[in-house]
Amino acid sequence: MNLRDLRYFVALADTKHFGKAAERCYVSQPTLSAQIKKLENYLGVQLIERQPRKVTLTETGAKIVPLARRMLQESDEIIALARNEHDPLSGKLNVALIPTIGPYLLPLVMRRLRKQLPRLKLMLYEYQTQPLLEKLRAGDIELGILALPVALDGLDVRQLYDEAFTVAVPNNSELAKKANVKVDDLNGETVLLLEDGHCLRDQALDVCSRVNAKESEDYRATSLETLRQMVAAGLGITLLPELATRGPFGSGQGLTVKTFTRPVPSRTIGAVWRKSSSRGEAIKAICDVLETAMKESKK
Amino acid sequence: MNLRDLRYFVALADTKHFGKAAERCYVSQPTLSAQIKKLENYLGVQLIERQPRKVTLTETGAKIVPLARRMLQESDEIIALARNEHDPLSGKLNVALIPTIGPYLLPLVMRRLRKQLPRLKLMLYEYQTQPLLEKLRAGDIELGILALPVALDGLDVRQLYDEAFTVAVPNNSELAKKANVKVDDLNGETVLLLEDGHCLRDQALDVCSRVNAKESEDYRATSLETLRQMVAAGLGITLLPELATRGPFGSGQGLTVKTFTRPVPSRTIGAVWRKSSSRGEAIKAICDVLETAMKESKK
DNA sequence: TCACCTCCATAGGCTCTGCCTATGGAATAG
DNA sequence: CTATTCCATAGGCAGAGCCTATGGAGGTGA
Repeated sequence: MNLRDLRYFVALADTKHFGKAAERCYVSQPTLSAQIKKLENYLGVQLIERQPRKVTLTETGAKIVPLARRMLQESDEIIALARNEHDPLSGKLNVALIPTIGPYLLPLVMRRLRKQLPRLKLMLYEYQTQPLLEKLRAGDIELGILALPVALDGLDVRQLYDEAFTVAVPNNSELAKKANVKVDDLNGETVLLLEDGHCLRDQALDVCSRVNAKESEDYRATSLETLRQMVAAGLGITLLPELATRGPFGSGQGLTVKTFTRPVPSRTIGAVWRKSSSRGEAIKAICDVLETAMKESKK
Repeated sequence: MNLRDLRYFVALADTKHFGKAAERCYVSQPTLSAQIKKLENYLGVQLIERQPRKVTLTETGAKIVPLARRMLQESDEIIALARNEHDPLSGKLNVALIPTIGPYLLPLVMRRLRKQLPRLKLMLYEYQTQPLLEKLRAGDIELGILALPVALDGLDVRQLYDEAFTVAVPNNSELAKKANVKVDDLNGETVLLLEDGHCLRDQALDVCSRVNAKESEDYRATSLETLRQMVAAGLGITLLPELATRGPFGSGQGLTVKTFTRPVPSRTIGAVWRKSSSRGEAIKAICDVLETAMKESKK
């Protein structure tokens, strides 16, 4: 039994005339006749009573027409639904960002994303790098925005922008008085870091290992905001991503943010997604927006 | 798009494994793979995300699964419904009888019909011959029980039984005192008849035309029961079908029923149905029951 | 009554679809 | 590195759907 045979049958039920039903279905009358006969044989019941010049439904046929009609409607629904979903730039997309990016990047780009991709509904999540990658591989999210490099098995990657590190110091520190800070100036300083699990920790450690700055043995923070407050309280200095020092997050209230002289330590922010993802076009479009926004934001 | 492809897709959605889905559908894995690919192409959307060793639904695929599942259920419902209707001796059958047969025949045969054809639901109607034939040809009823002969264009016929006429006379009439009545004894009598439209009228007139009995010019009746009461009131005599004189309908209360000597005037009762009817077997079964019942009832 | 028309069914041939087996490519495990 | 798993691709075959041509039954009109 197939949908086409049901379509023929319903057309015949509506028209009560083999020739007109065939026309309606864009096939020849013998085709329609044979297919309906085949349907009757398959079901083992007579659906149509064939009088000279008069076609009527049998009782069984009359019972089956509404069911067949419903099936055809649902078939049309599936096609309509697929048509609606066809636009690669529409529908939901689950996106996760790491905590040292999300709160600082999104205010810069959300308006632009909404304007340029109005039919995309971004569902936003915040995970540290490791759980982010797990959920990405599990299919729970479709796109991750994080600091590179990460292990790429099964994933595609695209670099979006480089982000400089800055140094946040207490207002009364010697470094606060310098016009510019060199990495060597961190020598001997106590550096406050995020706890394990945040990749920013490892990135800061990497920078600090080039000089004799050591990590605080007494304090670790769970967020950049906590780090900021510990610096303002004079407990040490820390490295902050540049985006995390813009606007309300910059110098003030016991804390001064300094940029490094060249070579500026930095991290690369990128996007990762499954190679097998069906949302390649939407992902590309989002990345384009992010990359453009960050380029223009550096002017 | 066809039901088989949808069945493959739903199996894959359930198993998340091409090989297992193929097994479930009793086809090879490449077949299932290719058909699902074809479905995706037809709909223009990706339904399945194909990771190494891992199959997941896309968002669109997840939306389409419940619709597909419902369609397959309805397909199964159609097949189940057809299977239930397959029994030629089950389901409804619209049967019409003429008024001079229905009330007298059915009490004799309904128990037997119920017992021998328990799954047939007889919907019973009463029409005079002409409207009965119209509704039969229109498809509103499927079987008519009436007095023959009738015009048979497009119809099949079967004789069921012969029914003798009797004569009903007032108790105080000379005919009431005769042991048996001959047709010639009606000579000079005033005969009460049914109004136009009842074939029994024409049949009685045919019998009366052989002798000089004349129809009452003052009275016509709309039913056999009315006829009976007019005879009891002494307004004339009438011819009654034999079945209409059995049990509570026989002699009594001012009226005597007499049988004719040979050659007994009679009418033939038969069944008619459309040649194109799909209910041949049920119709045959009913006629068998009626015919047997009447044969045995004559002993 | 005959000729013509309408209407559905049947027959024969062609194209397309669904299916199989065989094989390839990618990824994973030992 | 080899073996296994898993899905996709390739090539060939049988069956299904479709067409045109035709037949048979019934109805209509002259």
